[in-house]
Amino acid sequence: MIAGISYGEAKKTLGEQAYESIREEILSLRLYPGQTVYESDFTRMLNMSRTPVREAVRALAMERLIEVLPQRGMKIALISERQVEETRFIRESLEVSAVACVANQARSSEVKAYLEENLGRSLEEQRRFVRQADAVSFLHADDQFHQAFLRVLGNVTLTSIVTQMRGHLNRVRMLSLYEPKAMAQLVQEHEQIVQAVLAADSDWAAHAMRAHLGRLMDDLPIVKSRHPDYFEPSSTASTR
Amino acid sequence: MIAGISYGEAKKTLGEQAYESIREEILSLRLYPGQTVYESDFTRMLNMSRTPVREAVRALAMERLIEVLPQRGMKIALISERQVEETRFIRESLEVSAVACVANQARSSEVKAYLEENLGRSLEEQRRFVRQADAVSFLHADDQFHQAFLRVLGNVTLTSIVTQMRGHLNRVRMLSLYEPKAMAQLVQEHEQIVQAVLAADSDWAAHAMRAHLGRLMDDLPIVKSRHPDYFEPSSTASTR
DNA sequence: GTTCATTGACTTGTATACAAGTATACGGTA
DNA sequence: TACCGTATACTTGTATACAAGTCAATGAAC
Repeated sequence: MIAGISYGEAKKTLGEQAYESIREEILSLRLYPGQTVYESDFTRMLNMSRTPVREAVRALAMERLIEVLPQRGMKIALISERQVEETRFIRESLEVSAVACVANQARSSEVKAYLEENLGRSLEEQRRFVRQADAVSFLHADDQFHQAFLRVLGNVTLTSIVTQMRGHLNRVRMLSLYEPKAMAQLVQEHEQIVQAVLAADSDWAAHAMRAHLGRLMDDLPIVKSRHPDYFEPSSTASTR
Repeated sequence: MIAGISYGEAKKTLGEQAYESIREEILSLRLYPGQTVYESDFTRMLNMSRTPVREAVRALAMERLIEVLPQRGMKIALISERQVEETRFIRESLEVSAVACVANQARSSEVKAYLEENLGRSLEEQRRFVRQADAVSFLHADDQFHQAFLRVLGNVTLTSIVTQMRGHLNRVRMLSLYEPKAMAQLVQEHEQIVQAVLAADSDWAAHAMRAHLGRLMDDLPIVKSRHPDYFEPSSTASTR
């Protein structure tokens, strides 16, 4: 499964509302990995009937954020090292290609001006959150930064895939709770990517992005050792 | 009583069956792009109630193969040049990365033997369909060939994304109805990819795959001119 | 005490009933 | 004829009723 159903945020069906609410509960870890839940929990929580709740659940199951056990209930998906690495690999492949394309497009002064404006503002914001040592806001700003590139490409299918992939990665990142030093390192990498893109140097941009995303899950072992109960018992596998 | 043959068919819910049936109807063009359909058509066709049909429809809507018009019906998605190119770009990004990884893994003689066996057989099959000028079977064999690489990687998330992306591309390819010459050209490109992979030359493999997938939709303009009614009125856009 | 069939209280899967929005045919009015 | 409100026959969105699988407590048989 991929992609949202509609953009017009005007009239959202109950099903869409349910999807967004439940997904947010999962990604924020308020529903913890491994937790057993039932449709009835959500109908009570959201005050709607089973039909829209089920619709949301099916979508989240396709996204592998929920595991449905027929006739027995559902489990919030455990964080799987394998799933995380699969997802990271996909993000790396797509975003490296994307950033190279954007770098090429940055030869147009119009695109370049747009990028300079938007990415500059984003970097500023990131630095502010580093100074304030606000890890959660930083995480959000980081996501926005990456999304900004994809928006330039205008490939909505790609954007929605990456957004979905981020879901799996962000649960780990939420547990990471970066120190300011680590966040500063990330900002530095972002700055380099921006430099490369504005220089319209697609090779440099691709290389910088690959390095950046290659290190994305470096602290996964630490997170796992601190929250082993949130993780799937591992059988080491790597697609890297 | 003496039991009949026990088929190894896993227990599929009606919803899953509906999804697969309807998807196949769409990709085979038996439901033509732009056709108006209703849930009731599917309940009659599949002899099941609205609930599982709706589940399938929602999934296909997320995949953008069906467009749901609230209170008015549904339309089989028109082929969108933009969607096709977005999808092609994603396949190129992912499969280029994947084939490079596989080429690296082919240094292991075990993996190499597996690849030699499987890909060799697939190429043989492709050549047979070219000789027989059987374009539809060739299309299927082509898909199998590409899937074979992904299976080696073992990244199931990536595999399922590429499978989904193929859905959009294959409607165009189904209309292409290649001549033997064009098919032979594709086989030749496949052979080169195999050569590169078995030589464990990841750069070469990536380059060959990129060239191969870059030409994937070269005859889209011809197809469009022959079946303009299947296409969305274009507003030229490219992510390439 | 151990075993095992039974029962009942759960669950999700599926069918159906009801609510609400949309397009269209119709007929009165000018 | 042209216009326009209205009734109607559709559609999908949502709620609820029913079917069927799962699991654990129970208690009789040994």
